[in-house]
Amino acid sequence: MPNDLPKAYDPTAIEDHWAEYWVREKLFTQPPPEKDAPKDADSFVILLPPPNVTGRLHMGHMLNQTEMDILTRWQRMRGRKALWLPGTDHAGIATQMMVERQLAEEGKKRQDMGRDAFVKRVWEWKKHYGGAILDQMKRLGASVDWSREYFTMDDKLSVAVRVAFVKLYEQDLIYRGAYIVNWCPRCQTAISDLEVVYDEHQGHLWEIKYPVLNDDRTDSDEFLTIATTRPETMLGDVAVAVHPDDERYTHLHGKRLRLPVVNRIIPIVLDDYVSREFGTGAVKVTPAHDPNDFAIGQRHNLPTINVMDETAKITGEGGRYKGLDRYIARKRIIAELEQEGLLVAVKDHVHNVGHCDRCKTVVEPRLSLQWFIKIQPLADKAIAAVKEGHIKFTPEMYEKTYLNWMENIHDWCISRQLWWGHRIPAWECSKCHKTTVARKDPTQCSHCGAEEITQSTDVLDTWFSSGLLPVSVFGWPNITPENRADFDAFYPTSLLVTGFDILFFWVARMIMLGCWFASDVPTRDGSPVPLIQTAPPVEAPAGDAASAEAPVDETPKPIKVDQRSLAQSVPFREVYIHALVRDANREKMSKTKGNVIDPIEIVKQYGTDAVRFTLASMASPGTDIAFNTERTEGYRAFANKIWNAARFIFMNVDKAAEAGIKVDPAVLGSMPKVSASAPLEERWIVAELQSAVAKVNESLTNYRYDDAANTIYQFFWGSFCDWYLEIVKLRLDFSETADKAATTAALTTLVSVFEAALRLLSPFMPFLTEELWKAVYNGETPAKSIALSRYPQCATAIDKDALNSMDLVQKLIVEIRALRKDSGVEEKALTPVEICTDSIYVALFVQADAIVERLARVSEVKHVAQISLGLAKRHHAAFEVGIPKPQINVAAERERLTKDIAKYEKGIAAADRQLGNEGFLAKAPAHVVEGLKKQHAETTLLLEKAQAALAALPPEETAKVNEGPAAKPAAEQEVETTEEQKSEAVEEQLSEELEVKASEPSEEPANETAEEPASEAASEEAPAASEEKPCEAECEEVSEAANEQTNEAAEEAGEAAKEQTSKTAEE
RNA sequence: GGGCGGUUAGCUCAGUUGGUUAGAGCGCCUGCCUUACAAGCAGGAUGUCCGGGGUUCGAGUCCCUGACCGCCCA
Repeated sequence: MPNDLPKAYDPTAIEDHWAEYWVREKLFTQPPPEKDAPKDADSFVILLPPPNVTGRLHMGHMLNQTEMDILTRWQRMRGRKALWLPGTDHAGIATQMMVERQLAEEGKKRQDMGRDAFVKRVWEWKKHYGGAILDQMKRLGASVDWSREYFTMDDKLSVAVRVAFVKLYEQDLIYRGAYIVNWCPRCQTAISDLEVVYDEHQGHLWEIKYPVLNDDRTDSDEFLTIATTRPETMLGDVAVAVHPDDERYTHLHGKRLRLPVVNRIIPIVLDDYVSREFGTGAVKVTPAHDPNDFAIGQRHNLPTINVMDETAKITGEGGRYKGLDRYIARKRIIAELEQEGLLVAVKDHVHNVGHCDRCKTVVEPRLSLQWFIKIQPLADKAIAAVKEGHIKFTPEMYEKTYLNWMENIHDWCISRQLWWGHRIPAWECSKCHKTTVARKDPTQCSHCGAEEITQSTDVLDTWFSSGLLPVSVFGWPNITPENRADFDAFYPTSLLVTGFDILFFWVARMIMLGCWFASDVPTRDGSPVPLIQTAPPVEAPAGDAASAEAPVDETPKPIKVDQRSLAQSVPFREVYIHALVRDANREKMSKTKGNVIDPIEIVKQYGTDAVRFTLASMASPGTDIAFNTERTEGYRAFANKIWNAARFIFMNVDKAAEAGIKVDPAVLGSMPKVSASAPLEERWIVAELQSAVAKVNESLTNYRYDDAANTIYQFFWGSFCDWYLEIVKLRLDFSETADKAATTAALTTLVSVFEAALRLLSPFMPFLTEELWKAVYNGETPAKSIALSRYPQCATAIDKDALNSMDLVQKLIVEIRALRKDSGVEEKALTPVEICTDSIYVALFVQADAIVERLARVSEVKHVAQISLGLAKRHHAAFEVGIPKPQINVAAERERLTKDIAKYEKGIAAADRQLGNEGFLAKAPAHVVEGLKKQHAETTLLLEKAQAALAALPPEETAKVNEGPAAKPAAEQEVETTEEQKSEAVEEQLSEELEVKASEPSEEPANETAEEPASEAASEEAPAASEEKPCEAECEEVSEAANEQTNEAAEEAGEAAKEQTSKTAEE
């Protein structure tokens, strides 16, 4: 193993190399399955939400990809056939805009060059600039199968789009009609409801008087006042509506009005839709420019007058306003009304204004001829798929959101007036004016045979093609016996990981289209028989007409063996939805705010692994991530910690090699094993590893990336580095005289635990672990990558005894360290300690003497029946520990103890309350009652110890090691010692005899200078403390014996202690 | 207007089906360059679990209610 690793971990030095290696070696390529190979239940298939070809990687992508990569690497290492499919989306509007902008710089317009040339130009653009985001993905180490990369305009996927359109058309689920759609005047295309984003906007509500006409069509004296937020649309008014029950207007029923500006005569219509409370209770009706008005118009047979063109300029219908922009027209119309005295009021009004998702232009509802999908039948299936549990959402609440949307769904406008995209396969006949929709470009009208047909200029909504991806990437619609291996092996996919922002755009559409089209694909022989009893949709299209007119006596059709159930039709079995990545202040990242964090920049700064780990550790389902680079700094430090642990290990492996000691490589690659007689820390670290492994596997199953990451962090840093590495230093003795077998065993456990921990961490930090894993094997790895090794699994029982025993030892060490600190023992100095413990633990602590000495900087451990008087003491339920005190801050100690006592008393009171409650005893489960009793006993013991310790404290005035100047007032009792005094104190302490007899406390300066009453109190209380001593009578003997025990005996005693602790644990 | 979330330490967040004395990271305070790591080590302080009511032997957790914040849809 190389021990020439640099001292500090430098991610940039290794990451590019491995990222490139993974791609070059095609490590994550999933070969095409064998024809007729059985469906592999163990496959794990995941589709990358295709980023736009125009896209650049942002933090949202990185979160998304990190989550997918962690799961995919994890599943792959667990032995599942993992396939992660990458690709990009042609992104109709976005890409077209990008190229148009480029053209504009050259002073060109797409209209000048014509459709074909423009599309060609977009393809060229795509070739040059498209897919940059996938290169960024490669750099981040995403373990995708690059051999299967797709683009939504690839031939294969375009065929799917075309067939899907034709099928839906044939099933009467696609229609063309003139409806109000959201129109973007800038993009000059219709957009779907979802592509409109609403912004609250401070606008106005104009109140305008429309003159009421007499029967002879002359103006009467009366006016009807309407309220509107878009006065320019009045050019297209065809009526004014009032509520039929609105008494204010009853007398006007049947009257006509003169539309100002235009002077058109329009009726007053009665409609329930009108809200009497809003505005004046009278609304102008403009069917061509408002969806609600459109509905009113339909109900009352009103004409539609389109007053705006595709750029939102006024059309010829607007008379003298023709050619004006909508907002200029608005101003002039208001001015005209004002002049005529018809403007009643202008009120401030806050309302939601729709903007184009792409270009933020205010959307204009506009009547136009578009293609729609009759969505209800598809939605019904998609609802059933989720309700019947074939698709599981995480977090669960998104199921509600999904169903709520799906149950209130509107028909989907799928046509776009763009040039870049999948062209709608529909041809208009100029002779019979009928439409021909065909799989292959027709040469003549399918209705009248005329050759004068022209293809629709519209393209399809981008989401139509991406909604088909789960079926189309695996070959649909060409699922032939020879050509279906992919589909059989990989459909349905296992999981979809995505953001909530495209839940409706994409997830919902995939479910609808996936369920709809996959159910047509026969399952192969031998696959499960379908569960549902409905007829195949091909035979009975669930369109309104079909279902409404279905004969009542229809007997259930026999189920075809090859019919696919809904469970097998879904595009994915699970959906994991992550939240938003925000900045450190929880603000949404946006270019205008300038708070966008570029993942690539941040990766350069901290390394990919650290950024990934940051995202993973914060990815708690359902919570937005406030990305904070401080956190990333912490995880870079974590990577460095592991790096240095590796350096330490490699250094020792090299030393061992010189001494002829080697680790058998055969022990690597699986879960480390230790014998029951192995030293405590070996049994313990393996048990800790097992616990961590179990927890990580469980957490990842539940998408708890945060729990998984934190578990590994705690294990690696907290258990492995802070404790185990420090302890193992005791065993790495390569001298001539050392026990070679013991050293070998220690080294073997060290290396094998480290190697397993690397595998555990690998999905989270693939680069670092790859580098170190290769180093562990010194280049002779059993696989090309750690990503192809096996993920640790916890199959055997966890050694609870080791965990409990080590926990006690750790507590002891922590108490000693705290004592040292409180007593002012210098960091470097060694101190003797006395330990007094229950007999059952003596053997354990004796066994741990060396560990205690090293980790707590102890010169000598003395096991005693009771802590000598005058020592600074700490207590724990299982032990007491004391050290000679060179100085003690009595005030601080008193405060600490008083606080402890209050805490214990509170705990005891709470427990008493519970235990004294018959209801609790009767109803609470036994383990809770037992646990509480045990806790009560322990707390009581701790309380007694603390009270005794408090009573034994010398009075504050006298609590000085050395004779100082006059005692300070109690308030300033902070003990101050000069450096000189400190070192004196240490010397004194070191030269002190360890055995301090209880009867000889005279060395304590406290007693020498104590005031009388306090002194008495102290000397009276001290024996009291020993009366209620926690240690058993035989403790001293045991401890005496223990000190002389041979190793063998110690082991026996250790077994006894183990038994005891295990019982405790079981309880 | 309809729907869905959230409020826990200075900050960012965990806290499983109600069950023992509510946790982590960062930050903060104190002391250490103890040779794997100062991107480090050790010790320490910190909570009205948003307010009110209820259910229960027992509520951060369940129910009702109020306040505030956020998201989605119309």
